[in-house]
Amino acid sequence: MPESRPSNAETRRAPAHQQVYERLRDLVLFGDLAPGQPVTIQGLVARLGAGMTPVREAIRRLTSEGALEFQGNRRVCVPVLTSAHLEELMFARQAIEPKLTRKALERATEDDVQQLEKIDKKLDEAIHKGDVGAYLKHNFEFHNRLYAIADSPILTQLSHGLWLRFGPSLRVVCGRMGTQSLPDQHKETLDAMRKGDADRAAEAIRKDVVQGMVQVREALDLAGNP
Amino acid sequence: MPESRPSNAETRRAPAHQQVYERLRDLVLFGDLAPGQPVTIQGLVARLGAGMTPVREAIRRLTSEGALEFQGNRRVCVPVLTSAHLEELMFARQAIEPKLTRKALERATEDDVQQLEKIDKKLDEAIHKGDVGAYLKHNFEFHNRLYAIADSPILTQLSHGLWLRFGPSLRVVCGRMGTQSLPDQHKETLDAMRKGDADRAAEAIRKDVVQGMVQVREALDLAGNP
DNA sequence: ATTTTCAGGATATGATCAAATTTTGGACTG
DNA sequence: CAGTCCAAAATTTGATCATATCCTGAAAAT
Repeated sequence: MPESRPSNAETRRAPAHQQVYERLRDLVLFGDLAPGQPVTIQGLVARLGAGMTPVREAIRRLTSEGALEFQGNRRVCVPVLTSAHLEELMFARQAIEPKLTRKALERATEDDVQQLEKIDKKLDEAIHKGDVGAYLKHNFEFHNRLYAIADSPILTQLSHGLWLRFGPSLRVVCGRMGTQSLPDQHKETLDAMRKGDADRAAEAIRKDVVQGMVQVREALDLAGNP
Repeated sequence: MPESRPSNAETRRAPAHQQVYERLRDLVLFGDLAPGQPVTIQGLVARLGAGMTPVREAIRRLTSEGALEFQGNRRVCVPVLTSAHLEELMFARQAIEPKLTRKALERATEDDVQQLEKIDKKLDEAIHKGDVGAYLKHNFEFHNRLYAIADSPILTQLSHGLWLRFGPSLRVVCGRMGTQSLPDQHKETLDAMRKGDADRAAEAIRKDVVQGMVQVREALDLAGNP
């Protein structure tokens, strides 16, 4: 056991089940676990150096968020996206994200917009360098920042759940196609936000969402899913 | 071959954490737990006669579905709806449920529609008798049946999450106002489904959703929420 | 092909420890 | 003297772990 010491020093901020949840969530969100890959409790206990109870709880949470999937028997795995699922995700994201963008636009301060621009800049760098991991992180960060500005907890939670469902596949797509061909309506969104044009901002985000999901769909079709 | 033979007649039961989850979910969904009410692990262990681990896992699941809420310190309670939350719910339901209705209409068989009518009939009886509990159950059952016909797991799961968030408040509203004044666009929906008019069915369900949510909003406003 | 065996892994329990809430008992103030 | 407030003990509740039991799937044996 390297450094898992419960009752000492500074370790008493977040409970273990919360930390495990966050780590496992990021593992799924950024595609460190591939679609179809089995997820075992004991595997995670070993991988994350945590106890069994916190791991179980994290798995339950992520399962009910759609990030993981029960397999009838008592096994759990990362779900494989079918094109039917992808259609549902695309519809839901098109409904929710433009709304969040409108709300964000209503509430955004100058500082908020600057932070978004900063994130978008890091995203451009990641694309330029071909760094898939950084691309995925900053792309999510951009949208997530927008949600935070919108201050709409329920819609934000819904959106997070949707991200968790296509995160693993997005990673697969990027690994296959590189970062060059990835679209990005972020600058259009930011420009519209600065000018207070809610319709244009919402439409830009909608396009961003659709383009991303279409990329995933095409890549999945190539891989031979029905 | 369809019926595999269990070695023991009693052995085919669902795991404890699943049973606890379902019971606790229904407790929230049908308002047996009031908004704001604290939910303790040990209280549920006593109330449901289950072990600590299954209860814990059920609480985690329901928390990530929005049915329960962390209270900063490690307590959990049934969330109290604010009108901001209600607006988000109303938006999300208006986006999702009409879509599910359209999908259901595409796939519904004659038998499906008859089952919906049967449920709606039981709902009418519950209204007539003023049986709030039965009203809540059958109203949910109607919508849930529609989701099942639509065969869209992701949108269905999103919708279930939304129901869990306003279930407790809906109970409060019904308890306060009785069942007489409750609106119901179900017959309009069914008629449109029979005639294959997707637009009309979707719009009817949208109205049904809005009317229900508006009832909740008005009742909450009366109770003095911002 | 059917049954048996077996190992890996999931489920569930209760004990134990830690944190937060409540209670209690006084000391201080008006 | 009564009331208020604060601190510390007591109690309740949550978090974690180690362990025992039970399933499942697959290999081995008949």
